Amino acid sequence: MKPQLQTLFQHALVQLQTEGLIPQDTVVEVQLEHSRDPKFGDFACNLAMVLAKIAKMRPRDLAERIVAALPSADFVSKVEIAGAGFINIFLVPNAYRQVIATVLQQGEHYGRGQVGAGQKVMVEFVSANPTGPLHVGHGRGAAYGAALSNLLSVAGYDVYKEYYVNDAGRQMDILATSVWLRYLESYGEPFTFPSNAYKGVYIRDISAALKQQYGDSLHHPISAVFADLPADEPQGGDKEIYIDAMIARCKQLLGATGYEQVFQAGLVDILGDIRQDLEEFSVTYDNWFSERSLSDNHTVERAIEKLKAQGHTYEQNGALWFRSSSFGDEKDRVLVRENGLMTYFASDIAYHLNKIERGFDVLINIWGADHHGYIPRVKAAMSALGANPECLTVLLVQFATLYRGTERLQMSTRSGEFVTLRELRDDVGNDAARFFYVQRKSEQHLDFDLDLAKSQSSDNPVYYVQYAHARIASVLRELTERGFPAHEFNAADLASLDSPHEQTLLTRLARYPEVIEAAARAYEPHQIAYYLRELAQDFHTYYNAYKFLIDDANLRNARLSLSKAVQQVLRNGLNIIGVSAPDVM
RNA sequence: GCGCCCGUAGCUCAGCCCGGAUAGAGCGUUGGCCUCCGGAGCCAAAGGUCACAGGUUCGAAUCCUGUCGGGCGCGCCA
Repeated sequence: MKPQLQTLFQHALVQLQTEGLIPQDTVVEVQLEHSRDPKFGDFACNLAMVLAKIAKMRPRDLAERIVAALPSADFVSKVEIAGAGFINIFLVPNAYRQVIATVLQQGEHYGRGQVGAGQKVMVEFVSANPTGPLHVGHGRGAAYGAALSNLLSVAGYDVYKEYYVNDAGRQMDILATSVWLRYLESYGEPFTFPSNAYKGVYIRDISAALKQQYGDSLHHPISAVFADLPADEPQGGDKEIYIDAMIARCKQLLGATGYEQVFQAGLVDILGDIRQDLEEFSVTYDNWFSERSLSDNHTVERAIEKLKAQGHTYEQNGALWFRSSSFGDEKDRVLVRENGLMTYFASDIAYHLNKIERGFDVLINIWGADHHGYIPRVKAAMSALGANPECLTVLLVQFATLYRGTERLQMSTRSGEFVTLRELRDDVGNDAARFFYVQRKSEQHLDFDLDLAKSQSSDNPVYYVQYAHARIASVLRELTERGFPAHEFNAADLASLDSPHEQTLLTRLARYPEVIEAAARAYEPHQIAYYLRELAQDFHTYYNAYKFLIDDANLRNARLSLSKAVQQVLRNGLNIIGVSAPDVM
């Protein structure tokens, strides 16, 4: 509807230009917006006010000329000039009624758009280190990433979802070492657990399974394990130096094979847990990409060689540096450390090289807000590798700050003190969690009060929206129960839908495709959540104002057609944000 | 110190990109509504110097500058 109206105004504009009222070279976009108040019609156009200065006319006078030049259209009933110079468009009642037929006919496809134009887009999200269970912060990234992927898919993008598994690096070594030390504890010799090791209870579970599988083959006496180690932090030493020494000891005593057994035990267990957690949360991926594979198949070396060949690197203090400052970063970054080990950044460059080579048009990375300082260097790497950094969009998700009442909870994977995503899901349910997470703009800080979420879970907006869906299902059930003939859609019946409530609903339904498009362009699934709430509210109001199961067959069928269309759009929208649309609650 | 995010009703937040008509929701508060298709609902009321100060504009919550508050980040960590 909006595009057709825009065309009308374009014609009027050309007409006025021909008449010489407006300079030929004037370029303006015709802006139409939905009127807030029905008394201002269905759409409002501010063209006259925008052009008043150029035309050297008073806005209202210009508005009259525009209206006079406006071609007639069968879907427009009235055009009014109001206020400072708004041109208000009133549509014929039938213009909106046809949306019912469109919705019922297109079903789950209603709202699908072409903004994406089939572009291949990769959405990489969560990608939490497999060193422990996902916590509520990861949950937000998961819910946002999944909803955004659905949204982009509906908007016409070819979406590919990926999880980058950090299965290499020091954090994983600390994990393996932590598992091994818990394993050694089971032999009864007392020792002090390193302050910097992972202390979560899940580590004990993994070590128990490790013992189950490998028996005593990984056992070494405590005296050998702790011989000649530097002091840990509580003893006046440095916890980082201490844990690194402990990792080295672990590798030395276990040998390559034994260490790999411990390492894999931790990785497989935790990654499996993460996958299951996400699956239960209806968050699925097309691919789980291993960081290790990048070094195994020499992508990291290749990326570095490529940068070297282009002269984008140099050596200093025994380390290899990337000249990222030449590409807009604030300083240069190390790729290979003095000790010969690759930095995480080197892997990340390789990963992005790999993404580029896989031929995506758009790369979207969803990161925690604490990584924002990392964006310039990755973009710098993209440029240095010859790719367009513009095709990479990093979306930052602010932290979810957890509260229990007024008490602010600290989250730390290392200390083992955190609220897991699984605990949250168990408390409030998947649907409420998904909805809660995406109803806030991602860059907005999210205060998540667990007590509130638990105690008032029935007041969560998600139930309000789902209830509207279930209510419609219930009415349709009741139709059969009471012996009414089955609902029939009949376009002619729709003329009886003339109440303000029905107008409101029809307008809302017609806007859905526009909401999808706007939300997709902005990468903002929360717009869908807000829309659904409004649609549900419109329906609840309607439901309370009229009865549907009435003897007048035409009116009954018309109201049920409208209700079914509402139900369909609710289902489509809920599907995007990953919330179920139940028939019974 | 520099960079990013944020500041809108008692609380939690939309609206800001792309400036327009009385600034909107939810929760909470107050008062109504089931002999009637599901009351997880509906109707109504109270509640706001859009952090502050300038600027641009016919018009600013929205754009620009500055100030003040809050969060996060500035490693040869990941």
